[in-house]
Amino acid sequence: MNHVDINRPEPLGPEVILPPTKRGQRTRANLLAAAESVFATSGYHDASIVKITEEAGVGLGTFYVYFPGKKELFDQVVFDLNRRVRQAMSEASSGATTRLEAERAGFRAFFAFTAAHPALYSIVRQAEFVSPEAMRAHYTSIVDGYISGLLSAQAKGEVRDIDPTVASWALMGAGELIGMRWVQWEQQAGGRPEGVPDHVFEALMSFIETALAPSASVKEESV
Amino acid sequence: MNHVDINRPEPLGPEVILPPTKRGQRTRANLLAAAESVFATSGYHDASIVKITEEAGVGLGTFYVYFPGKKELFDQVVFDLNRRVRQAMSEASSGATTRLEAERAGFRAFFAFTAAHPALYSIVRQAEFVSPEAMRAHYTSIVDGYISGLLSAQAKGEVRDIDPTVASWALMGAGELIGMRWVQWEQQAGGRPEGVPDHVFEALMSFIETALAPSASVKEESV
DNA sequence: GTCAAACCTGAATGGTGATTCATGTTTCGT
DNA sequence: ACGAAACATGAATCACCATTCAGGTTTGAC
Repeated sequence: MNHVDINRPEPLGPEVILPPTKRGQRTRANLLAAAESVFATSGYHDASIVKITEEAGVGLGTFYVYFPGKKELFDQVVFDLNRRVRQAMSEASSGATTRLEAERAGFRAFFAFTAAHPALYSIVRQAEFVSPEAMRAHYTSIVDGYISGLLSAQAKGEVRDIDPTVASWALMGAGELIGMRWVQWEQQAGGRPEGVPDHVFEALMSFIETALAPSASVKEESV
Repeated sequence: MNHVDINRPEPLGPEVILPPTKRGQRTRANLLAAAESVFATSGYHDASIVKITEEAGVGLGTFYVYFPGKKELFDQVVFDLNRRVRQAMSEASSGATTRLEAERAGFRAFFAFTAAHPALYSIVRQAEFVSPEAMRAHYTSIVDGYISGLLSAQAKGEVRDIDPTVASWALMGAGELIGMRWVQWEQQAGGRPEGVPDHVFEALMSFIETALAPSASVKEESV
């Protein structure tokens, strides 16, 4: 969620050969964007290749020029979303100087991304059966960034002595369900907020801060 | 997860008319059990009615004697799992006298249930598209129990002043991902533990305890 | 023992959708 | 301007499945 510090090589779909011509690249990108949208609204199984190609504005057969099959397309979509959400969090927290700042910025970026790309939740959850490898890679890559952030924060004495791996999974879980409840569900109910309500965000930050702070109360030293 | 204090009426599939005869009840129960297993291992879409009836040891047509269709069966399975996991947590934490005890017992029960019923995770996640109502009802009913537990703990001064709703969703999320990572994933990798490893459990408890404790350090007063 | 209600059954129906392929069109280096 | 590589296409193929139904079997109240 924050403490982002992406380093290791990309965890997924490496051998993507982009089409040689501009036209081909555009078509491929259109298919990918259409797939993200259709997978998110219809679900993997109701997302027929016909729907996707229609949304992309290309013929049915064209799909198979760019992807071996539906499953590979799905993997690619998960991979793309994963890369983008990590980049968003990483960018947001890169300017921060303290752990608290980084934490806030990272989570804000995560919720904003969630709001802008409702596909993230629905698609990752479906991956359980469609592509378990993709699902694990998604969660693992995010947690890895978090862990390394926590480690360096601990080295600086900004975080108390707690297993960083467990803490990272716990925090990611917290962010995930909060996002589901206040971003995804609210959106589906009609609204289109840019993130979670302020009081929820602040409560979550207070929760995290208290859980991680070294020992004496460091609460509320900012904002 | 804990602080369980279930009160309100059941949130889901209410009007279940049980078959009048013993034989019918047994058949229905067999179908339900088979469905849980097949949904969990194959996923909703690959879980054909044929597979389910075969696993249940009944003829294909028999299915439609007991359920209007596949979707209704799925709802029923979610409802059952939800009732059982809440009951397990509620029972486990009912004997506790302090919030900390209740917390530990509740989470332990949750992880144990997760270990014994891998279906819980996979089925609930699929509900996103198969039956969003069922999914929401599942999460909401668990969180509601948690919230009321937190509220009464706050009244007794055992929990600091934090929004109980936000805290509940955060904690449920933490438990969910920890369970996914250390129970579900480990199981799929071969092992069949009865819950999360001790050090993970303790780290999570320490995390939660610190996040919720009133103010002065209450850490590690037990165990 | 009788009979209606409750149960059970699996072949047939109807629909859907991923993937293939033979054929036409566009792009681009030379 | 030319030709080969890229790209585009949608009808046809093939497989899978939810659901229906018409007819048989079992149960249990009397």
